Amino acid sequence: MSTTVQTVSDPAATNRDTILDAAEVLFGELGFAGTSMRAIAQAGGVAQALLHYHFDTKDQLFDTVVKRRTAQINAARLDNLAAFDARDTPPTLSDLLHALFAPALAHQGGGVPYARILATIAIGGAREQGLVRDNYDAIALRFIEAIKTIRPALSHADAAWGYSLAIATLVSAMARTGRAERLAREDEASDDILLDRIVRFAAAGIDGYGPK
Amino acid sequence: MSTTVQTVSDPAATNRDTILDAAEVLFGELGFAGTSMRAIAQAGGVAQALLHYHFDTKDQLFDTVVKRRTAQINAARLDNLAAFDARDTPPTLSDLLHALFAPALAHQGGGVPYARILATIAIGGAREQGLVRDNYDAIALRFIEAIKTIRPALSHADAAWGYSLAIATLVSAMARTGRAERLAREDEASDDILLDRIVRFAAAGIDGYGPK
DNA sequence: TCGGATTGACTAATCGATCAGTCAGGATAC
DNA sequence: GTATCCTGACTGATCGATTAGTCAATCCGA
Repeated sequence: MSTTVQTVSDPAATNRDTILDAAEVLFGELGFAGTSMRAIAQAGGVAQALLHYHFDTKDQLFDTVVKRRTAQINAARLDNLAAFDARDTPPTLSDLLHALFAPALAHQGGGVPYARILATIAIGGAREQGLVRDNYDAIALRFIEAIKTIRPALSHADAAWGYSLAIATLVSAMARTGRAERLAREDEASDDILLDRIVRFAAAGIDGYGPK
Repeated sequence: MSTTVQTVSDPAATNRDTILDAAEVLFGELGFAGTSMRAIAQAGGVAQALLHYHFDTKDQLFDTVVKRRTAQINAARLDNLAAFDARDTPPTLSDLLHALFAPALAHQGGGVPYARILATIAIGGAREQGLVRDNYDAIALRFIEAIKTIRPALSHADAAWGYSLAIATLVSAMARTGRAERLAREDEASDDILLDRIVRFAAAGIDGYGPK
């Protein structure tokens, strides 16, 4: 069996899921072009041809990896919005940003491996922007409308820019490069501390666009 | 000559510079792993072997591309800080962020091609974090100290996190994906408008960490 | 026995890197 | 003055390795 490395996966997982898990880790670490189909197959403990059987091309495998996590994250975000509607008191801006950020930072959102994939497509070229538009624009507009409801003084453009820059801080946090901690001379931040940091920064940043 | 595409470069430029220019464009568009030495050579109109003659390996070529722009950007930032010291009135937080952001967004800072390189290394893995540390940590600490001077109520950690998240908004803006404009239903923002957007957001975000 | 799942072996193309060798021009020797 | 040597810049050809993708054969549960 030589030096084959297998990713940990629950015993009931199908080979298809195993491949997706392995691909997610490698794409996150090495990027799309830097990851070979052979390496994914080896990490998943299956033949390379099986990747093409299940996903046809490398592009489609990558898209499937993204869509799997996207579905989880956006579903959780919509749940959070629905929970706000069910309450009698409207959410604060911080509440709203928490609802936006937390599902992406949570471990069921794919954790660090997927985080770096998301970060790369968020700043990518034309191909990646297509993925962003298809997977995230709809939910973005939902949150932008919610921002406008909470801060009626903001124009649509102000709310949209505020949202976009808030996402920028989220992407930076998700990548978990450790640079902020290094500069702050702190130990690596926990999920909760990280979440609190970016919620406070982004909420104040959005309020920088107009009166509360 | 077939379909060789040459990048525009001033006539006095050496082949070495021509290669760096071509590499910067392609690395920015396709990433490190996605860019081949052959493609760079073809874009620069030189033999592939010349790339290895001047830069030895692909890794060293990439490092040289980064360091060239880094030197320009950080020099301009230090100039801006020195200009503040020469004035009789201390800079505002917005002034400081302007001094930090403007050199990176300006066209002599490498423009969009280098911007995307910077964005990818900013969220990259271990190898890329080494580049960030070597090229940007020193100047980061200078600006963090300046933030603490302007906002004495902030702790070092608060200032460092504020700086890191401010850089996150800069990186997002530099990548120029057009998503913020798409969500805002606006035309593509000019450099000045973009700069104003991120300065206001980041300044307010930093003030979210403590009283003014 | 049937059909989806899976495999090893394979191909053409492309990868980064290396090679021996060409060429122009400045220094050196006589 | 001129023949010789040396060096930095540069090239075409090619290396072995790796790439994504293909295909016929095989496995195995229903």
